[in-house]
Amino acid sequence: MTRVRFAPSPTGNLHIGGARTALFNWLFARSKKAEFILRIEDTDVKRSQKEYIDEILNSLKWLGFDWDAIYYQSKNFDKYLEFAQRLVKEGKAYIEDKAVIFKVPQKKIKINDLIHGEIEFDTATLKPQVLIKSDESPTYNFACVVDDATQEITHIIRGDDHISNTPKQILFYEALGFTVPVFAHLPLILATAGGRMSKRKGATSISEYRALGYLPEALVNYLLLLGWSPGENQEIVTAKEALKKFNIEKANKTAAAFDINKLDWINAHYIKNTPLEDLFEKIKPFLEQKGYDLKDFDRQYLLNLIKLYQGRISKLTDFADWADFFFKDGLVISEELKEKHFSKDLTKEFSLLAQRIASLDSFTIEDIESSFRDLVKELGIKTKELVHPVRVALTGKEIGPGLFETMFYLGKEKLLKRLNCIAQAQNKEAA
RNA sequence: GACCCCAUCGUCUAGCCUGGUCUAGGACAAGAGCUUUUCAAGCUCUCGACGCGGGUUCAAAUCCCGCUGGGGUCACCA
Repeated sequence: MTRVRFAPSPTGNLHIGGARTALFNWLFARSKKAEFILRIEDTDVKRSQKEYIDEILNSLKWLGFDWDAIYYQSKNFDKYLEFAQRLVKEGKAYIEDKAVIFKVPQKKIKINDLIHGEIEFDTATLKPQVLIKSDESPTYNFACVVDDATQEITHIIRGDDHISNTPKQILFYEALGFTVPVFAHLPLILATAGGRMSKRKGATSISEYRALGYLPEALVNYLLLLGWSPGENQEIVTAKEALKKFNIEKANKTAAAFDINKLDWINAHYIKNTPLEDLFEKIKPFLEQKGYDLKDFDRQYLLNLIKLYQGRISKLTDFADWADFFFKDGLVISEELKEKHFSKDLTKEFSLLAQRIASLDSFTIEDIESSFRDLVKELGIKTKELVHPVRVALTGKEIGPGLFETMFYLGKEKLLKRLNCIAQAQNKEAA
């Protein structure tokens, strides 16, 4: 039975790098008849926290990775101790200050990494390795080996930062008489500016990206592209498709820089392809978070609004940010926009437009457009001379969906109120 | 510093294994234009890379060596 594992340490949230490692393990297992297990490496009792375990598990679920079993290292302390004592008995380790320490045999170790090929180490550079600390808890490398062996892990897919742990671990496998598994070391993900990813260089945890309005399928697609290519110049690859094409040996050797622009582009793509009803459910929490009471609005109306924006947003949060004027009663227009668009007196134009709209028999997008265009023609001005100021007056923004659709969905009442409000303000200024 | 890993446009990559079809392909970003109802949408176009130096070979992005550069690891953290 082929079995792989993802082994996070609950001393922090699931970050981008961890998620990518989990993805590759999950893909590896699910693309063949293999098992994918989770192992929580919580041997550092002081730093490990329950909240982190929950956060990691939730993030993995959110990304769509399911697992066949979950183990906790904190429950295996007896086992580690037992194996360590066996090594002491066999003379391969000794006790010093209550700690169990491994005697490093001098030899060359060769591994055949699935991604890197052959890597050779000389154990002469290794110091004696602590197996069990004086408080009876195991060290990372030892617990890792004992678990990987007893949990019958056949392939270890992990980050490049573990390459230098590998010779130490192989020594333990050999001393304990275990079969050495196959290794595959994935390149690291670098921050956009280069160097290690850190909070200072932008969001790092999966939950942050979730809160930022990214779709799990977009994140998975992006992470997949970061270090693996399906070939044929394909950029959009769903997890389902990747399952058919995945091959760990085709994974890249090069560390990749995280590029938020490309993630945004992929996210926009998935948003465009999400069925409207689903998109609504996904956007809903972000609207509620902004304090908009959705009970005030008809469901179909909200769906129409989202449809208006579906093709132009790149994050779920964009809708709540860009379409805010539909939900708010008052409207705040920045001084900058006022200066740019209302420096010319438009009292007459705004009042006339308000009159025309008010007297409209049927309030449809087409009727709004024709009365708007008629007015523009009568006034002898260019369409955009009125479009832009009106857009700002109604939305507080320079950009958005088509103006007539915006006017329609804003509704006659709010539309007239905002138009008149600006006209009055300009009147006052003139006086 | 020692050991290890890596090296194609600004970024992600295809090509490398099995040299020639590569005046190096795609995507993101950027720039220009169109769309004249905006752009943060769409379409079109442009810019832009084999790190350097040696080999091997008729021929090297592709194979070999060195250098340089970047990264990782050197804990009784994981």
